[in-house]
Amino acid sequence: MADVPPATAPSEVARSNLAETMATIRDVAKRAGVAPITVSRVLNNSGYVSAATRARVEQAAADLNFVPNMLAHSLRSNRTNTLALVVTDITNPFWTTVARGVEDVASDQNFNVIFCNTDESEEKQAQYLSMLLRRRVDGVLLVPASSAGDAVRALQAQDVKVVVLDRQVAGVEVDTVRGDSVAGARHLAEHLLQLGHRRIAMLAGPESLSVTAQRVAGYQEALQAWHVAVDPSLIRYGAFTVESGYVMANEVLALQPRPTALFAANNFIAAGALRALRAAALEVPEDISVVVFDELPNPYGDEPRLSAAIQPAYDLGQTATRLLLQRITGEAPEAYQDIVLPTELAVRTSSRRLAAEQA
Amino acid sequence: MADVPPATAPSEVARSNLAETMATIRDVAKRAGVAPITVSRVLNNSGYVSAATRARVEQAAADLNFVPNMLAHSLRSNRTNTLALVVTDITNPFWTTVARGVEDVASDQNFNVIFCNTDESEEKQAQYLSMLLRRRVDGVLLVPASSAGDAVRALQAQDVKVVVLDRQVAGVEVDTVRGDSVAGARHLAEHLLQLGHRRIAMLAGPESLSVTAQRVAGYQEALQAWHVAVDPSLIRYGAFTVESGYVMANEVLALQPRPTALFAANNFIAAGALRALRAAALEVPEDISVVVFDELPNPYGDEPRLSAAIQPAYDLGQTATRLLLQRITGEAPEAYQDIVLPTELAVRTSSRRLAAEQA
DNA sequence: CTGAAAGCGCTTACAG
DNA sequence: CTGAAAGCGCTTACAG
Repeated sequence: MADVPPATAPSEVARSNLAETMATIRDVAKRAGVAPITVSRVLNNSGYVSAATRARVEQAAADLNFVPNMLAHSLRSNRTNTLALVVTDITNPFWTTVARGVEDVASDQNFNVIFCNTDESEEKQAQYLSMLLRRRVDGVLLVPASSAGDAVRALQAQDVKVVVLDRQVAGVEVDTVRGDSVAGARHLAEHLLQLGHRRIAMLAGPESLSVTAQRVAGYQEALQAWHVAVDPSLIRYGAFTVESGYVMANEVLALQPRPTALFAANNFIAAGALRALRAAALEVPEDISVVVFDELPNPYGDEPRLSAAIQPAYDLGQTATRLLLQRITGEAPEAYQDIVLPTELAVRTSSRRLAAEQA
Repeated sequence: MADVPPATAPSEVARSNLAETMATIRDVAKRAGVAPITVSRVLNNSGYVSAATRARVEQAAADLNFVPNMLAHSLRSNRTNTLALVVTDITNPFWTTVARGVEDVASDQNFNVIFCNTDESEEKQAQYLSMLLRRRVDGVLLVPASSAGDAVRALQAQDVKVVVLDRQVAGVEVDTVRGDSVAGARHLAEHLLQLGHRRIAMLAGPESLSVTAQRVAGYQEALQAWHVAVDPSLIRYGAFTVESGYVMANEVLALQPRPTALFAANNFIAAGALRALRAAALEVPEDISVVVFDELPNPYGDEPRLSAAIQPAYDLGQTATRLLLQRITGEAPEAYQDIVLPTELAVRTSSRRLAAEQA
């Protein structure tokens, strides 16, 4: 160890600020008096290395301020330690929470996460996926913009592991992690029925999505169980956006007789519906009730709070990522999984409602 | 074109599902009857290529379902087209909105974004940055966990471009994009002073951060302009978390005389403070006023809404990313920038407050 | 406008 | 336990 050649001190290296000076595995090998492959073994903890050699290599790497080049590693080893999270809009707090669950599990296993917003556009989705293929990401967590399986198949064809989040796609074998939309919707509708509502408008999402179909199905199941006829004019399809919620709410408010309750199929739809109700000077819950699938966080604790079917967003992100990582490392069960997480019915009675009930 | 050798049809390639079958630039070159470098030129739109050659190469690439390997590209060209966004917690809607601004600008320029949550931990931050160096990301948007410049310097030393978001760091030349904390805080405090408040408690963030110092400074400036003595016991330092807001609020509520208004230095602190007020059965704004720097979205439009100093989060993300991309491509002005975006004072008078004032 | 050669910085696959 | 050789799939730097 005494005959190690003199080298630039680490601080000088750091100060030099030139990409050309960046040490490579070969420089480390030279300084430690070993072959590059030995350095590789030390850094990756792969294969046998004697303790003495390991120490010498680690010292040399530290001396040279060595930063391994992961691109070269990935190119050779066919592993990028990179995942992608493709959601509709990270700005929706539901997806934000999912994203946090994903990132926590991924970074714990030395994976990084690229995030992408499709805004429910198949074109944007296709562009992102093509980019991700070029990057050779190891896996993709996909909230598909359509229920067509092409996107999933395109990834699988290039040996990219996929877990579909939240929604189901048709005609492809693939792992899926999602909330229980049917039961969640049924519970919400039952809650309204128990409160005495019989004209419940369903403000649904895009008709083509599995979650939409399932939430509508849960709503219909509840009505049928209570022997309430399903009125098709009370079911509206649109988008999972504030604007669409506003439009759909106005449509059903124009019906005669007016519905006594609104079922918003997601949080943004609920926000739009509430805006429409304010514009119509209708009070919640005195004039009309509102329930929501998912929720918008109400961090200031203000009223009125809507009863909601809450999906475990953080858990969903974590569970999906664990499964994806298992697929990548080959530790997952052979059969594709369809993991359905239960929703929680949060019944909220505002003080205004309490006051109204006491009157 | 008639003498092009027969090749596997694209659908067969897609079906084969084996990484080994993935076409390379060499396969495309062979099929198009050109050299690999020519394929490279076509795909990257670099250098001269005749229209006929270009067409042949594009046809061959399509036939083979060719997906360029970006790892190889990056290894050779020293460009990864990858940015990283290092924030404290993507779950805070302020950072979520920033993130969306970042991603929109980045994807528009064919960059992808890796996101990282430090939870204000310097250790986590160091781990992420070391990972990002190994990945050779082109640039990092950093919300520094401390005001020490080491992290920034470590990145710059490896030729990674950096834009510091929201906060300032000491002792390093670096681009910064942030909201105007001093003016924003001054406006909020002035608003309270105009309403007649004289005992205004400041629930501040971590004492070591520039934003904390600046928001406290703005608060003090306003008091001095109104000739109100600054009472140090009314200024509390903590963390930008709900828990800390709760603790700090309880501390100042125990003071005699009690403050008549609370200034929350960020949205999560406000949420915690409101929780403390509810626990103490204090009504906002009848019993005590609350203002907040940044805000938590109030998507359902519920009351009471807090007056807030709102930073343009989406714009901040976009502006920082544009600057970062300019640095990477060498289009940015030579001098480091310190871009300060104005905050907007949103004065909110709840109907309850209106009623209280009319009474 | 096009190409042959070399190399980016690692790891794989052998060999001893 | 360690290493020499080859190669991952591109682009750089020349050359013509």
